[in-house]
Amino acid sequence: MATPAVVLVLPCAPLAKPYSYTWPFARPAIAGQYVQIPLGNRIVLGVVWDTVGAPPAKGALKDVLRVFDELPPLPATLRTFLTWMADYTISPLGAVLKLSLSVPTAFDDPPKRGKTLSFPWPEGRSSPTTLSPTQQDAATVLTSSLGQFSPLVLDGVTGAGKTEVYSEAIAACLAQGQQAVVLLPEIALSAGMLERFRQRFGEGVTLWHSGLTPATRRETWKAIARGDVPLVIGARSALFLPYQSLGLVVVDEEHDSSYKQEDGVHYHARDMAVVRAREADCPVILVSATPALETITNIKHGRYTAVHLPDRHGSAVLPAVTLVDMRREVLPSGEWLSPTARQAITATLARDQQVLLFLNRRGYAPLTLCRSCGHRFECPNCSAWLVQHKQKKRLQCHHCGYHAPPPAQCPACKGEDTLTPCGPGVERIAEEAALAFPSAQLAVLSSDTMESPQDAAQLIEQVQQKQLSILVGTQVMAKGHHFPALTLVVVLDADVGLSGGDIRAAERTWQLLHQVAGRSGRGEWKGQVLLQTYIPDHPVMQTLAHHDRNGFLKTQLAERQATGFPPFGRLAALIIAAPDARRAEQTTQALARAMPLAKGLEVLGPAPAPLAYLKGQHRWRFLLKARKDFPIQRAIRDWLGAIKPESGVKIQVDIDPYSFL
DNA sequence: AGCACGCCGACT
DNA sequence: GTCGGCGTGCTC
Repeated sequence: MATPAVVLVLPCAPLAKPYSYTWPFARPAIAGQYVQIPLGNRIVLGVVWDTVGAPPAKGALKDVLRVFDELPPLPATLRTFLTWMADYTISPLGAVLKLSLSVPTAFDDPPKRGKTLSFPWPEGRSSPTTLSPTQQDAATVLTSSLGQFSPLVLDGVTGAGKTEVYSEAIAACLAQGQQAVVLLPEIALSAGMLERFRQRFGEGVTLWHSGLTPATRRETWKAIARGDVPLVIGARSALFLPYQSLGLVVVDEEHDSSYKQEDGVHYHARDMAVVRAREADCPVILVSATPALETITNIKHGRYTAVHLPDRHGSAVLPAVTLVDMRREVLPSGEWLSPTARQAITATLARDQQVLLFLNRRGYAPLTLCRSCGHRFECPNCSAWLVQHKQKKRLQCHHCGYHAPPPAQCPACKGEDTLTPCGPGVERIAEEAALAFPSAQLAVLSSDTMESPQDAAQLIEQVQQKQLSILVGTQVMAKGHHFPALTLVVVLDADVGLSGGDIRAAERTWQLLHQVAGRSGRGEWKGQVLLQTYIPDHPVMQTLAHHDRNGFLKTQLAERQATGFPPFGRLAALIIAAPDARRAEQTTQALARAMPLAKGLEVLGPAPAPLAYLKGQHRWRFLLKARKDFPIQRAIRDWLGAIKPESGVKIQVDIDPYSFL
């Protein structure tokens, strides 16, 4: 009588490693099989990580309870990817597995009734639009890379037809019977993008994001795992789906910082996408008009292959970018539209064309204070000001969700009617524009007015139907949309974002302003962009005005190289957070005493984190800056192993931090 | 992440 | 004398 086999199962719980279980079934275990196992005193989902396990040092083995055989096993290429990622991000392997098994009800039985989703594979693969010769050349490079790992960068200005070009590669991938995934930043606003893919590839195109209903989510997940879904358009979480036969990964707007996941497992979806593709042995296409410095450097070093699309497609040409020197403009306090901008708006409206006033600040005013005693309204849970929202009639924290109605009297001096808004938000700009251009139809487009995809779609529709002439928008307006009649973009405060010690501030500002500038003049008329700035001589402003991307990249790369920051060095952050200020500080001090000393590594801090109090947590931060070849993960693991955090203190590790908050 | 175990404050 | 608060630690 043979003894029952012992297998290693990774539970879907934040555990560092798989556990051993006995395999009580006659048929042998297969790596990747989904199983049900007892863990503690509950029953959880797990994945067979290895068909050969070993008894633990103490305690008895438990039996695997059930095998879910109706789906093919979690592919080996995904398992190796998850293992790599746990190691890279210093996260428990089981927590990373959870990203893939994001559908807790997938294996519930009896299987719920409801519509069965069907995802037809598209037939034929001809392009609905005719590609230009340069587009065709680019498409050929992408298409001929299918079948093995190759990191490609599709680099082309806004309007050059990048989507059409990479769609050719998707079509070829699907024609070979393999699945493709397209990652987009902020999927909720990408209904238009989905429509374009549906037109070409039919009903086999599926959205994947956090807003799906549980039933749709479950059925979609299962269909993907079976290999039945040809094309997934999704947010960064779509990278972890258990594609049965992944043949292509596309990361659109690869420079976008919303690809950086900042809670739970910290990761950058663009970088993870490259590794995912490497493990799946398929191409990954990074798409952008303004590739990240990291990406540019990877091209320079031959790690990535660039595919250029130099022209704007059709008649559209690049907009003229003019710097408005705000030091020379005369405007009364409480107003932000310069006389130069007002003139341009008047002229544009007279031509029956549309205007975008861009300000990356939600609400009415970023700060409210008492005019008699100077009291500032601050969030009780964060070291941040409360933002005044007139539409919603409240003061709101943009970090934790706290909000309160504006009080009738100042809580400090009890003065009546003394609250004064300070500084502009989009609502306030809309107010100013409505006064200045009373006959214009005007709307605010921000995450507050576009909360649901339906709201967003409705507003976008109104813009396209030309029912609106002045749009006042935050960065949600910078992305993707195609408004042929929009010919003037005014950036109210082009300098915002350049202050603060963020090493990527200039890069992000350049990318954002370039992207928002690209909203202008996408139709038959030439576009115009006005950048209101107090620092017109700044390299960011100068290179934007001259469409000099290479000049900008040169200044930035030189600066990063001189300082040893990424992409020329590695960065990691340790955030120490606790509700109790004293305990947070004590743990920080313990870490400081155990600080690693090594050649090629520099530890900066500890210092209070940029938001020293956030969501009720007192926060400290260390920054680790290392040479490119330095094993930063090992140093951090050793460091954390050397101390014991005070009770209630959490230490978060962020490899390759982006936001410095 | 759950969930139980454990050690200190107000109750019938 | 118990009920229950949630800090701490484990899960093959």
